[in-house]
Amino acid sequence: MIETATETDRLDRRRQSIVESARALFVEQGFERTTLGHIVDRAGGSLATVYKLFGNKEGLLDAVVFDQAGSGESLIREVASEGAPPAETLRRIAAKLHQRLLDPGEVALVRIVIARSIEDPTFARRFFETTAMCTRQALQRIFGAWSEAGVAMEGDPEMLAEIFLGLIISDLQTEAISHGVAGKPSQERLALRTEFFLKGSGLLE
Amino acid sequence: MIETATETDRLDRRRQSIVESARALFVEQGFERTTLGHIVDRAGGSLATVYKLFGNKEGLLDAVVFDQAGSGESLIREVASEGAPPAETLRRIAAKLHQRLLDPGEVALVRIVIARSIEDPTFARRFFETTAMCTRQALQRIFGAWSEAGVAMEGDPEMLAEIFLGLIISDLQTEAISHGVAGKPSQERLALRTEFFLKGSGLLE
DNA sequence: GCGAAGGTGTAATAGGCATTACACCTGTAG
DNA sequence: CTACAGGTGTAATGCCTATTACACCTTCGC
Repeated sequence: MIETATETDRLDRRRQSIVESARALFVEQGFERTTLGHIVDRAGGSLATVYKLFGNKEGLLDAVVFDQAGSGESLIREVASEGAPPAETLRRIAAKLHQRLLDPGEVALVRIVIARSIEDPTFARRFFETTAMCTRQALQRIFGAWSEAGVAMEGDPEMLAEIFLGLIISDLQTEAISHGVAGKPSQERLALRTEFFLKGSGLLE
Repeated sequence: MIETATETDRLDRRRQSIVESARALFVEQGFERTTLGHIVDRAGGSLATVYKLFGNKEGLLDAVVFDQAGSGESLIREVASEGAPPAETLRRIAAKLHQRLLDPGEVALVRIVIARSIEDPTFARRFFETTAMCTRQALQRIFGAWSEAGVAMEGDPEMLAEIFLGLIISDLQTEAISHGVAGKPSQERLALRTEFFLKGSGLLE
């Protein structure tokens, strides 16, 4: 049978719906405690559909994580292409990256990946490579480009990228484990830290 | 019956043995996939003993995590009491704290806590309060003391403590999720970052 | 030795869940 | 209209594991 457009659509919507329900439940209860039954109850459709679309529970987790996960690479590219001076560019990147990574959904996703990583390290490595590693390399390229363009800065691009990303990642880690106890990682405190970085790297105009 | 010393010892050793086996297995396979049966097989003793000592599986997790978890507070106190100048003191603290937090056992523990935190946020908050929060406060006190003693520094103690700890925490987060892919977080790279911090904070002698 | 108190090992209990098997329904082509 | 092909819902299947119940044994005071 040749698939018609409407059928493809329906399957697509089913897929979407299942992934969304699964994500919500994984985020609430974790992977192991979430049963396929509950996911199906919430999403509509049926178990058979889940197995047809994702193979098994792990396949569904894969879809949940990698449908959403994105690196900050494009975000960095966009801001960089605005052509602002280095200091301002970095301020914008910090703010946007922070906002994206500290989004509750994103934090929850990171928790799930770390949890899963205990029994399946490969899974977490894959996640890391498609997110943090890409982001860091994009940052490193920016520092490198500035350096070659004659912008004065203290420290090599690799270290600067590491420190700069660390300013944001440390908030993510704190939030992942403290569930809000540490106080909201606010934009103002991030801004303070960003200025600290700018001064230290000699990039402050 | 009045407990004799040898009996207390035996129970203590049993407890120790069970906690150690549980930790090893939790670290390898995660909390949910580890069965009490396997723990007992490995530790010796029996299920009944586990239930007597820990109540249930969660109680055992609690013992595993909080027996080991310690804040960096005492470490910081010790180094501070050596009376070295601020820059040198911070170098020593960074090195020792990094070594402790990046120890594979400690990283694995953090993974377990984060995993568990999905269904029991309170648990993770408790962990956070007895570890990271204490450490940060200890750092903050040091910066505050220096500041009051007339040492010149740029930025308030709270922010400095946040950034300084972030230098180390970001490595922990990276290691927790990347399982080594990011390359060994080496002492040399930490040293570079520490110098960056010292320059930026104006604490370099 | 001896009796008891409590630790120890083993064998149920009981429920849960991923996965599979199967029957039904719906929409389509001829 | 009819037969069918594949999606869909439901009811097993089969295994696993936290927890409990119970019988045995070790140890210690006397």
